[in-house]
Amino acid sequence: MARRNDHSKDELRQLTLKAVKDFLAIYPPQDMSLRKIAKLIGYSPATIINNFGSYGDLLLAVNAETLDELHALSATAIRDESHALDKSQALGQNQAQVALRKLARVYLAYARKYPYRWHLAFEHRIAGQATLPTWQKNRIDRLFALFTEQLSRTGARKSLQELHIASRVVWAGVHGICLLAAGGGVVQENNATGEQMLDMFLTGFLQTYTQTTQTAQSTMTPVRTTIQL
Amino acid sequence: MARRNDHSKDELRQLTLKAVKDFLAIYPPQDMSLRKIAKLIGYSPATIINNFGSYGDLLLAVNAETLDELHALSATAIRDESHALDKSQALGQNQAQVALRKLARVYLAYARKYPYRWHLAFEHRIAGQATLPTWQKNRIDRLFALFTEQLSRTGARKSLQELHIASRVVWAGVHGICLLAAGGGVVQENNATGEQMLDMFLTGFLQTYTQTTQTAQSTMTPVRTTIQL
DNA sequence: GTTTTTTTTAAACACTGTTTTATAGAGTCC
DNA sequence: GGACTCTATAAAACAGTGTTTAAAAAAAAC
Repeated sequence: MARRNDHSKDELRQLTLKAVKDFLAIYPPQDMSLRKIAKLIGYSPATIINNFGSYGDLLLAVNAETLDELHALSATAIRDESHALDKSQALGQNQAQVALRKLARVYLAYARKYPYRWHLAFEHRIAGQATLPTWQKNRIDRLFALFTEQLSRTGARKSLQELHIASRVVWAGVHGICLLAAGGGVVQENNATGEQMLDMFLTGFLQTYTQTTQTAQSTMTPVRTTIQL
Repeated sequence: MARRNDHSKDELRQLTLKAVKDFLAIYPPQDMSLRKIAKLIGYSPATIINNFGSYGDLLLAVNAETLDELHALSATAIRDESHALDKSQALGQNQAQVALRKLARVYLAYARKYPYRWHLAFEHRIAGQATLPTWQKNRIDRLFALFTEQLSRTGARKSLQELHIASRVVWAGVHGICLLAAGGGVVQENNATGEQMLDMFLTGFLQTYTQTTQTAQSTMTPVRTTIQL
């Protein structure tokens, strides 16, 4: 009923976010609820809504932290390769490829360690929100940028458009493989490890990517462009 | 209160499934509810539960139809390539590669045409069900098998294990790209089309896959096997 | 010390999926 | 045809959900 002054507005935010993260370390998102989190932190549901706007916004805030964590871990992991002076071009290529492999491994490790939070962050249509806010979209773009950056350092001569597409392809492959490897869902792979799948994917993709020139892309086997269902 | 005999048990099942599919053609899964579907078909919520077991089981039944549809469309699309007599090995290789490209296109077309149902079918942790039933797992495996089959027809000399891994990698890549291209979620790509991404992915992967021999896989750039977060 | 403002929550609201309970009708037997 | 059994159906109750409203208590301002 009355103000308690137990925690400041920001302390309460951190307290709530921590409760959500702790919950998701044990239980899946669908077992979580606003009222349970409220009970965990000793405040009423309405207080959380006052601070975050809605339950969906709370999840969005947790996802932001997840994406930040993933970005920080990724950036740290490739810092050595990324900032090293590559005196020969051949060395630079290898550094970029090693960096891409490390990026993929970080993703896999994160998806395995925090499966519920990882999945929640990339899950579609969390709340009734039509479009996700800009600050969240920026965080996604920042993750893509890590791939774009390393791909541009492979030395492959590509147009900006091809580089853009390539970064999406690599991300999509890594993400799909993590879905299979992290498990807990509809699709789950048991006979192949995530490492094996990532290695085969990156080896295959990068070999062609670094060998094929820009124009050679259009000489591939033609296929009907539209499929009628 | 009383039995109506308007529909037989099976008619009611079909009626319910159709209502769900019609609903998901317009509205996302999170806007759907047992009570809304019940109102749509003119029966009470309890009747649906009596017929399907639970709301989660109803979604599972819809997903089964989705996976069946996707499998049927895929099988039809590659039937020509798959059953054609390949007199020369080179021709057979091309047929298999064309078939894999068609498979990918069917996935993309389906994900675009029925985004909500497609996403629901591959979404993780639909209900509180710990493990998904065998008949559903078989449907997933049947989809993977389409990829495995075509990959084995490329003529690449690979071990069974490598073939297995490769099919998962291709599926994961296609799935991840469809997530980006079909949109409506957290990650969404606007500057690259799904076709462009699929082409680059398959061209890259298949070129290496059909060229690299079994043992050459182990000569790739070594990378630390475990990542400490 | 009074007034204003802010923080907090209890209670109400409109939902959700599920269970229970009662009943109306269809099928079965004589 | 009438009595009985059985089964399909739904209304109502239940426990839960996120959100809104209204009230109150404490802090801050004057």
